[in-house]
Amino acid sequence: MLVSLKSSIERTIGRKVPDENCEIFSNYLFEKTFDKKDILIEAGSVCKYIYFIKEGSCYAHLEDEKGETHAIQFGIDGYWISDLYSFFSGRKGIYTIEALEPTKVLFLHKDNFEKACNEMPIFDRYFRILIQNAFVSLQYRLAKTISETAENRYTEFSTLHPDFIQRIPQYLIASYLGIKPQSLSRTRKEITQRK
Amino acid sequence: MLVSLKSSIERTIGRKVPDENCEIFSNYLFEKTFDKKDILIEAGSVCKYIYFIKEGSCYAHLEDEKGETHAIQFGIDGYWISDLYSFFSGRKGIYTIEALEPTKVLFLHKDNFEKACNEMPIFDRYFRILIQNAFVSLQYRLAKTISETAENRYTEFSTLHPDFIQRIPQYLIASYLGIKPQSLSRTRKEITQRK
DNA sequence: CGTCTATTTGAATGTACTCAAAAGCGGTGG
DNA sequence: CCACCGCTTTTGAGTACATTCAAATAGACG
Repeated sequence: MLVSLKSSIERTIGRKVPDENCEIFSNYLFEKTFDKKDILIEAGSVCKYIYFIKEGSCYAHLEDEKGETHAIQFGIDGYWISDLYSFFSGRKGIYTIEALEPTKVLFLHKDNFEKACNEMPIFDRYFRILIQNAFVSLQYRLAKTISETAENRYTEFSTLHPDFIQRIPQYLIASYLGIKPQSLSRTRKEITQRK
Repeated sequence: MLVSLKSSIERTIGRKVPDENCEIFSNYLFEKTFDKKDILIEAGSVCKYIYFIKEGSCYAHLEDEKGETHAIQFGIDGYWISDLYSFFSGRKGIYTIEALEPTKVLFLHKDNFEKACNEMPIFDRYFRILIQNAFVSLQYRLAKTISETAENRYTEFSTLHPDFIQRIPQYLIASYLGIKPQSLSRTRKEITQRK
């Protein structure tokens, strides 16, 4: 199994994964390569896969009535990304996921996801904890979004995710923070001028 | 077992719960009564319980550096509420949960939560789906928070949760939406004047 | 009825937005 | 290798929306 995936599992569940489980799980995963700007998941279609990013990066975004898009989540190598609303509910998705760089993923079909969870409790536990963690950090992010200024949100984001700052264009970070690129530019100027 | 809890489980997992599972799970739950304004969970302490609200309502909030509080989540009878960050991580909590009305809850200790999940796959599944759903709606709420105006967020909130509008003071709804009570008052005036 | 809390209203301020344009940067083809 | 093109970031000026501070009104509860 892919080293980064194995270490994600072991880090998450806090112990080693038996080789036979790795073996079986590996057989459920298939590889796919995307170019920059390719669409992994399209809003409006049912999302049947979750993607583990092996190399590269991508982001989930949402289009509003005015036709503006809003970045909801970023994913880089070592992370899973998907439209979990659609994946879990089986309804049409609302998020589009797009590659930011040339990206290699391992994708897991919903059927195999369920098989893995039913056959091997270790994967049940893995995905459960992953989503628990995702919930907790999302709640924290929402709390900050409603309580902090854009400047503080940017500062926190850049200390929490310095790697994202390097690889993700600024206008998408602005979108993720809920502000316009022009505003983020001004905010950044403010910050550097104060130093 | 409490009817509203049993129906929550059956609605969530999509099938009946065997009586013996109900029996065991019921033994893990204990009842507690709170008055209005009582604190169920205090920020700064480790949260060892999740609470199923039998009667009444409560809300989770967060205090920022300026000493202002922000409503993060509401819970009414039939819903679970907790500081999941603290509950899952075992670290000190950041949210305070307070009763909005005289409230009766069933509380489940973390040890019993884990026992239930380990002994009975049906509860594993129940809590897993609960948190999946919570994640999905939280992500949607965040998407709306960064992409919509305060007015649209209020309108959507009031159509999505008409019951909350009835029972929860307006200044807390404002806080939940990320605006000040004065602003929500003006926004509401705007809306009614347009009709 | 009186007190406490919540909601509404007013006026001035501030923060982020819009529209618009210039500057910067990266990749491509001549 | 450099000129050009497209895309991102920055800057400017005016505007819109939410905030602050302050006070008045309305409601809830003993």
